[in-house]
Amino acid sequence: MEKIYTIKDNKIIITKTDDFDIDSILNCGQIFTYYQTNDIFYVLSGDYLAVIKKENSNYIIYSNNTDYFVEFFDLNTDYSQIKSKIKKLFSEKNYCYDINDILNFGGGIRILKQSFLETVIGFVISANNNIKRIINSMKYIRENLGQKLEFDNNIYYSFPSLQVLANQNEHFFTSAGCGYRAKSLVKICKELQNMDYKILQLLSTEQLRTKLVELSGVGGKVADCILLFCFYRQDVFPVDTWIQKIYQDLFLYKTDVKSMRTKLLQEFGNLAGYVQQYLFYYKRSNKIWFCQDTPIWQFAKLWCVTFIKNTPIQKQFYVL
DNA sequence: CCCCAGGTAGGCT
DNA sequence: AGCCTACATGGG
Repeated sequence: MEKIYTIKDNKIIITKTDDFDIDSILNCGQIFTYYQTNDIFYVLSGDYLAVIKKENSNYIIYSNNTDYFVEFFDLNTDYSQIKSKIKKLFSEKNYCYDINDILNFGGGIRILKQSFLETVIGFVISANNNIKRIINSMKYIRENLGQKLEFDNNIYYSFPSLQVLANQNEHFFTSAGCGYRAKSLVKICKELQNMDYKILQLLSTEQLRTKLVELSGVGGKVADCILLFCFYRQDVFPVDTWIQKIYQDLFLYKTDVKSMRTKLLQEFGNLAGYVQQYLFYYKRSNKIWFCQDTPIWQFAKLWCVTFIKNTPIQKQFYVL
C-alpha cells in the first residue's frame, strides 16, 4: 500500500489527494462539527482542533494532536483498494448509476472515526432535521458548555464532557435549537452515564446495534450512523430519506426501510459503509438528473400524464 | 404561506 | 408485530 501522508514538525502532509478531499469528507453528512473560512477548513473533535489548508496540491493538517487526527481521518486505510473493489462490484450489476462518475465526484471521501459522545448527540439531533441546523445546534452546545481553548491563534471550544451534558435540562437543548429532540437528549445523557465505550467496542455489530437502539432518540438509522462514523463498522447501511430514493433508482421498486437495509447489506457486504457514503454524497449533490424523484423526472411524469389525459383516444381508458 | 430536513416514539389496529 | 402520526424549528 502506498502511504498517503507524512508527518513533519507536528504537521500531517497529505500527498495523495485522490483519496483525500477535505471538502467531500466534511460535506458528506458524517460530521457536524466543522467550519470553513476562505480556503481553510477547521475540524473540531472532542478537545482537539485540526486546521487544514491546501498548499501546492498537498493538504497540510495543523493540529494540537496529530496522532489523533491520523486515526480520525483513517489515514492508514487504503481507499484506492476499497474503491477498486467497489468498482468491480458495480461492474457485475446493472444499476443506472455510473460508478466512475460517483467516484469521480466523491472519491476523496474518508469515513471518519469520531468520538462516541459527539457522534451520539449529533445524530440524535439529526432526526428529521437538516444539516445546517444540526451544525448550529452542535456549535451552540460547544460554545455554551465547552472549554474555551486556543491553537495557533484560533479560538475554539471543546465538546463538553458527559458529566456537564447530563446536568443540563430540557430548556438548554431547546435553546440550542434542538426542538422536540430536547427531551430525548436530556434522557440519553443520563443513559450514557451507564455505558462504557471500551466495553461497547468489543461487541459484535448486531449486539452493539441492539444496545444503541435502546437509547432515547436512537432508532435503527441513527444507530447505524453511530456504528459507521464512530465504531467504524463497515457492515451497516444507514437508510435515510436519500438512500430510500437511491434504492428506487437501483432496484426499481419501493419497500419498507427494514427490507431496504437487509437488501443493501447483502448487496454490498463489508463494503456497505463506504458505498453508502459515496452514494449518499453523490445523490445529495443533485448530479443525478435522470433518475426518479428528481425535478426532471417529475416534470417528465407530469408531462406524460397531461399528454395522456388530453389524448381523446386515451381519455376513455383514463381512470383517476 | 407552503414544504422540507441524514427519523423516532408512542399509540393505534 | 406492523402501520400512522405528531413532533420543534429555521431555511427555501
